[in-house]
Amino acid sequence: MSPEPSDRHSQDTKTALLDAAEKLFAHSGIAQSSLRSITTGAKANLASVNYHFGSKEGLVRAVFARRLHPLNQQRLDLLARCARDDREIPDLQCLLRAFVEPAVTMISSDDTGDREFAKLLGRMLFEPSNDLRALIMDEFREVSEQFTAELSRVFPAASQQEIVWRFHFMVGSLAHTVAGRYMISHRLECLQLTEDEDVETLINRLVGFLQTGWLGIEGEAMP
Amino acid sequence: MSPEPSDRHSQDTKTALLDAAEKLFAHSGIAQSSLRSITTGAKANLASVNYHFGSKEGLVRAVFARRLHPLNQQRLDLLARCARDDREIPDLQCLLRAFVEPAVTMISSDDTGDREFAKLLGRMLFEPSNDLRALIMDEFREVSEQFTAELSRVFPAASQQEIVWRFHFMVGSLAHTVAGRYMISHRLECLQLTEDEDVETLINRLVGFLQTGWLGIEGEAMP
DNA sequence: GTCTATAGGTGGATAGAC
DNA sequence: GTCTATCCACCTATAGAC
Repeated sequence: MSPEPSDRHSQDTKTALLDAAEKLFAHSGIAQSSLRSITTGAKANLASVNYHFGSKEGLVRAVFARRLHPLNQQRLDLLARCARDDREIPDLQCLLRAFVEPAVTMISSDDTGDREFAKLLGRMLFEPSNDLRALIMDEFREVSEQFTAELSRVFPAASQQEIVWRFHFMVGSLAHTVAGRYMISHRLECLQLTEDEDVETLINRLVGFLQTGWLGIEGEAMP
Repeated sequence: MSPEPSDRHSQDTKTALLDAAEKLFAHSGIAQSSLRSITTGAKANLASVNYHFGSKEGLVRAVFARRLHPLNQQRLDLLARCARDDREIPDLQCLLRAFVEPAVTMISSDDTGDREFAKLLGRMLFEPSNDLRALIMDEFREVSEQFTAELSRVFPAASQQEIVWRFHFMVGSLAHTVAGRYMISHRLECLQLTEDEDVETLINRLVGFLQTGWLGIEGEAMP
């Protein structure tokens, strides 16, 4: 476990605060998580958040920035590997996997923090705070631009609007899959099914759904 | 406009409170909307919420119950019209439209309340409150069961898991489309595109995407 | 049913000792 | 850097006059 507060370094406290906040945000929401509950969870004192992050909002920003940057970088790395060079058009399935896999993998990661953050991934799309939204958009911009650009190359006949909207639909499916699991659990309960699936199966299901969804783009959307 | 508080009936105040709460919830989130701001917006006194709804949570429940019931009823009505009788298997496109259309239509409804509530539709899937989640699930259960049952008839070779997961993906796409519009707006801005589309086009785009997505279900998900 | 006043509690932030 | 004590703004809920 983490060292006792008395013999902890600055970095330890900062990380403990981030971890505790992340967990509470995932479980109860941001607004409902008080600095008191966060500092108690981190075994730090009440003033530590303001010392290390300036304010509660600063802490919120730090919580999201910490995980979003690696997540989106991973997506870009995987996308880059879908084509041997810049001239080659990437494979659709490889592209969709590059977008989806890093996020879905988080829900059963070895890292507790990743698992907690996964629950936040869906909710963050609907957060009302302008400040937080701006940060999320900043972190997401590069991914959004590179993936839509590559999708345009895969489907040269499709309009920009069509590409962007389908990308939007895809983001929604992914978010609900990663963070809205309680809903599917409910349904599976009703259907008397056990949830014995692994992440790989889930990724395959989602990529399969999205892939055929995208393949309908070239012809008329509605027959 | 609504009548002045002094010459208003009980029902008027109740409705004014629901409208004001709905608008504030959509704009700032539930936790961030205080009873003070709600009652001020409704031109009612601070105590009125507790008088009419018992508590803030009672008001929250009422806000969601008011719109969710008609929305889901509309979905069921449209689904019922997709097949001439119980023996006939419904048309896939008709079924998907029945699920999607009532929600998407809300975003440009003539009723201001519908438009405000549409912004809440996505966020509600990730609300941490157990009480609210239970209400949402209760209202959604019938829709969820009937649509997945019909989808099983459309795709008899598909497993229950596959049906329920794809239904889950679909809910995510719809939620993000209806409530997460700020994100697509951002992208459209970046692409220098104007958002001059009407709702009908949007519904067609979404149904087109979902329809081809579902059509991939019979064969192997991954080739 | 409406409204004012207020109780009773919790929130984020900070001053200042160590 | 850490921690305690405290400020004060704001919250929900309620009591009681009208």
